[in-house]
Amino acid sequence: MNGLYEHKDYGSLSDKVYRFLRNAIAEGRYQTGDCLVEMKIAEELGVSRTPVREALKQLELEDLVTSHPNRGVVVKGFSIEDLQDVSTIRHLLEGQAAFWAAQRVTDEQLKELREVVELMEFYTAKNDISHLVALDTRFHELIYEASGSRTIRHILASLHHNIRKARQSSLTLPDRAPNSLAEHLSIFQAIERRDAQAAKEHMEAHVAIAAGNRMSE
Amino acid sequence: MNGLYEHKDYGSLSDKVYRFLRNAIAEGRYQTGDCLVEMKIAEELGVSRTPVREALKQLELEDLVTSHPNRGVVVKGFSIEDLQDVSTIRHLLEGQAAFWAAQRVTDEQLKELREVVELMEFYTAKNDISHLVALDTRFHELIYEASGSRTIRHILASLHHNIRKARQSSLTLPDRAPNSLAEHLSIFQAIERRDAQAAKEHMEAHVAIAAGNRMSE
DNA sequence: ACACAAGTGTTTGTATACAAATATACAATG
DNA sequence: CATTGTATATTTGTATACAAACACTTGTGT
Repeated sequence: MNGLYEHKDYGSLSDKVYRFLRNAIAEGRYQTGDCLVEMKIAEELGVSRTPVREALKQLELEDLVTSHPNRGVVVKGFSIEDLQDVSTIRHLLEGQAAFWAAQRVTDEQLKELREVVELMEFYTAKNDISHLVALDTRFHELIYEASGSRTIRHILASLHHNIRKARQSSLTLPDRAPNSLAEHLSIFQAIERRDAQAAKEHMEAHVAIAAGNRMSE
Repeated sequence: MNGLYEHKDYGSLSDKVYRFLRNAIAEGRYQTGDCLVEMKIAEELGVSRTPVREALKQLELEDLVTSHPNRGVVVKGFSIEDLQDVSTIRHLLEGQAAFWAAQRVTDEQLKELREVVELMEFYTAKNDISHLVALDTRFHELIYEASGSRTIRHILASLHHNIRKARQSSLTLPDRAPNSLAEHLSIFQAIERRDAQAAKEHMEAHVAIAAGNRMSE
């Protein structure tokens, strides 16, 4: 079901530590500036330092922590400005992804997209937000994939967690869901008729609405 | 001198292994599909598996290799399409970076930019390509920094190696250097007078010219 | 009292040892 | 002959041990 983002086996200890730390930072349990000591985390989770180091490395490459050589890693966290910047970057990249998707989508991918949109209609009628969030994610992932660009997939995947948060808070706004559905439908139809420019514009509008817009154009 | 991209202490073994592997992939010594075995690399470089694992992790997060859990990592490499996609993405992101830089640049950063441009004039007159490549990199780094967006800095840093390659091959084209200098000057002047829209447009033109353009607009 | 150096403790960086998972070769069985 | 099960070898995942780097305290000399 969830084709993308299963970076690796979710049973591995490294990944458990990684997810633990990511959540802890997201929930504010570790604050900006806090020093993350490998040994303490290892003891807290009952594992050795090795998987902790791997998790920290991953967090570093995702820019959630900074590593000072021989001196440990400190939490970076995200400011409001950072989150706004991310939504602007999403605007740019998701628009381009939709553009490429319209040019490069396969019939198989088109079929999958259609199914997702139909499911969205179903759950919107039932006002089932949690299913809609999952479908929303799936919809966008399919477009990344259809874009055929490894790089854009990779970048958007690394922004995934921020994006997911934005999606959730957006869809829970009153009456947002029906409009969101209409926007998804427009994007899908533009891709279906291979209209790259329209796909891009609909996607940009969709992303801009979903996040409090603050663009350069 | 090189403020950005010094991810960590360049004396650490992890980083030596990382740079070795990155070069080996770039130079085609490891081909797409090749299986990278930790022990072999460790022996080849005379280190233990630990720094090799860290290096592989970094390569994985930079999307140069894929890791199959319990089965090792294989080289991904880059296709022509990938490289073209990267230049399109650069177009989008560097334009946005210049836009933000014009809005947020500090006097100190402006001074540094001016110095770089002046040095560029000097070395362009002497037709010293290698110094120009370094200054080109520095110029763009300063703009990423001035953009004040951690995320855009982070993404462009992860594309850094691809970008560097593009820059080098671009500047070695005959008579490219003087034009490149004029473009840099335009970008700098737009930022200096805090004209965000102009900065963005000049930067987009610059990136588009430097790479064989193939944009959506 | 203050500056500075040696020593101590903590923490990271690296090496190595061991366990778990997977691939491979080969034999047994239908 | 194909298939399946098992033993073996290779390789990754994890734990632990040790070395190097750094922060901090303490003691000494001026």
